[in-house]
Amino acid sequence: MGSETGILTRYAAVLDALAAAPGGLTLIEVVRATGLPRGTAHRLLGALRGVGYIAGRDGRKVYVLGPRLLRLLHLGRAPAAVAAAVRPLLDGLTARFKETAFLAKLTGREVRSVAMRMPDSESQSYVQPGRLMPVHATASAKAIWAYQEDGAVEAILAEPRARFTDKTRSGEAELRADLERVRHSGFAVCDGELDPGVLSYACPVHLDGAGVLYAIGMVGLSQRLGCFGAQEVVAALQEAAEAFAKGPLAAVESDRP
Amino acid sequence: MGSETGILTRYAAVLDALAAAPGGLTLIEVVRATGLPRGTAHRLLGALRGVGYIAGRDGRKVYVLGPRLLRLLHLGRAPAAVAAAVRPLLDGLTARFKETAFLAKLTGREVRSVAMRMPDSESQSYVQPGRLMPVHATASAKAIWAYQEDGAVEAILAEPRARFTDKTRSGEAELRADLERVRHSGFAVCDGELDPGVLSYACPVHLDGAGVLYAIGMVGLSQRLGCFGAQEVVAALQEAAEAFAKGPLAAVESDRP
DNA sequence: AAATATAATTCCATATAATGGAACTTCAGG
DNA sequence: CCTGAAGTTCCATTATATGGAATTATATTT
Repeated sequence: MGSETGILTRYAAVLDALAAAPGGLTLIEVVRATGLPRGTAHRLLGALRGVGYIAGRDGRKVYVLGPRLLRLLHLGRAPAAVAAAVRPLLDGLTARFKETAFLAKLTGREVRSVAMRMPDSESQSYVQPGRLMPVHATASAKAIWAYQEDGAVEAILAEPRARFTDKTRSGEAELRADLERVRHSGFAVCDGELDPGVLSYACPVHLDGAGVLYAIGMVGLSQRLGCFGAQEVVAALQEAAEAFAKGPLAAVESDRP
Repeated sequence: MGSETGILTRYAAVLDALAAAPGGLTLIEVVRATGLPRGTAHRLLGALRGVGYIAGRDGRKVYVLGPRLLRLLHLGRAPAAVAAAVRPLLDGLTARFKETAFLAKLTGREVRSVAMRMPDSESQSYVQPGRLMPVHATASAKAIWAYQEDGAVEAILAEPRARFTDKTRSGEAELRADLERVRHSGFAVCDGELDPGVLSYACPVHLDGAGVLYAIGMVGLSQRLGCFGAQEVVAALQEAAEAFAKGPLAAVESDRP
C-alpha cells in the first residue's frame, strides 16, 4: 500500500539521503539526492529540524540526523544487545570493588535493570535484570530521571510512591531535592531506601545527542561497599559511563562545534 | 520554531509512544498515549507502516518500530563504534587462518572497509580501513550488493568499471551473474581481480529487519589463503557474520512470527 | 573591495491532503 | 447468539503542502 503517495515518503527520502552521508548534507545536496524542488526540500528540512529529527551542523548549512531520532533508536534497542555491550565494563567494576555492577535503562516511564555482573562469591543479587527501579528509592533511577524533560518528570512525581523501608524518602519535595543534587554532583546514592542495609551508587550515561537513557551503578551491603570512599566508586562509575557512551552503542560521529 | 504545528509533530508523537513500549502497542493504546482521535491515529499508523517506519506484529494489531527506521540507525552509526564491536570477531578469524580479516560497510552507494585485523607477521595490508571496495572487483562489495534493492543495484551497474588486473571482470553480464551466484551460495570470492595474486572471501551480514549493510571477509595471497578449502573459510565467515548480527549492534528484539 | 556565481530563504495562488466525528465492521468472550 | 470493545472506513470541511519565481545571503573570483 501507499508507497508512492503520502508526505511521509518524502520525509523518509530526505532522512535516507542524510543517513547515507555520514558527514551531513547541504540543502542542494539533499535536492540532488532526492530530486525534490528547492523550495520543497527547504521546507521539509525545516520541519524535520523542528521536531528534532535532524540538526544543523556549523552555522546551519549542513544537516545531519538529529537527537530525537537517535533517542528513538536507542529506546528501541534490544536489551540483550545492550547487555552484551556493557558486560566488559561491568566486569571491570565488579573485579575492582568485589560488588555487583549493573546497567539500568529507561523504558517509557520505567527504569529497569537490564544487565548485571556480580562477584563470584556473591550468591544473591539485589538487581536481577528486569527488576523495576522506583524513582524515589534507587540510585540508578534518580541518575536517569535527573536528566529527563520536565514534563515527563512531573508526570512521574505525580504518581504514588511506596515506602519500602523506614529510610525510604517518599516525599515529593525530598525527591525533587534529590534530583537537583544529582544534577549538581553528577551521581546518585541510595542507602537502604529500597532494601535494608543495601547501599548503591549510580552515574548517568550521557549519550551524544540522545540525552540520558542509561545509568551504570554498583550495589552491595552498606557495611562492605561503604568501606570505599564515595569519590572512588563514583569516579570509576563515571569512567565506565563515558566508555559506554563512546563504545559500540554510539550512534553517530560526534559533531565538532 | 514550529514545535506545536506541523504534521511531523504527530508522527513523531506516535513513534515516541511506540519506542517507549518495547512490546509494541495496539491502535487504542496509541490513542491513549498520544491523545489523538481514533480515526486520525489509524491513518497515521497506516502511513507509518506504508513507509516502513513501523511494522505490524501478529495479525496486524500490534505495532512496533519497523525495518526502515532500524536501517537509518545502522547507516548513521559511527564507523569507529562499529569497528570496536567487530574487533573480537575479526581477531578470532585472524588467529585461525593467519590472514587479514575485515569488515566492509555500505555507505550511500559505496562499500568501504571500516575495520581490519591482520596477523602479526603481516606488515602490509590490502584493505586499509577507508579503502573503497569496487562492486565488480571485491568479494565484500559483491556480498553486500547482492542483497540491495534492485533500483540501487541498477544505478551501480550503470557506472563505468575500471580494469585493475587482467583478471578483473568488468562486463555487466558477468557482474550480474556474480551477484546471482552470491545470492545462491551465500558468499563471494575474488581471486586477483583487484590486486594481482590476492584472494578474498566475504559473507554478507544479515541484520534483523535492516537487510544487508555489512560484509565480513578475509584477504590474503592466493598461494597461502588458497590452501584452506573455501568451505572452511566461508563457514567461519558466516559464523562471524551471524555473531555480528546478533551482537551489540542488534537493533531490536526480533519478532516471533 | 567589487563583481559574480552559487546557495539559501521567502512568497503565494493553487492543488492536495489532513481532520475527526459518525457510521460501520470485525473480533473475542460469555 | 449476544454484547462490548477494538478496528476500519467515510466524507464535507478545513488546513497544509506545493513548487516556481523573486529575494537575500554566502562563497568565490577578479
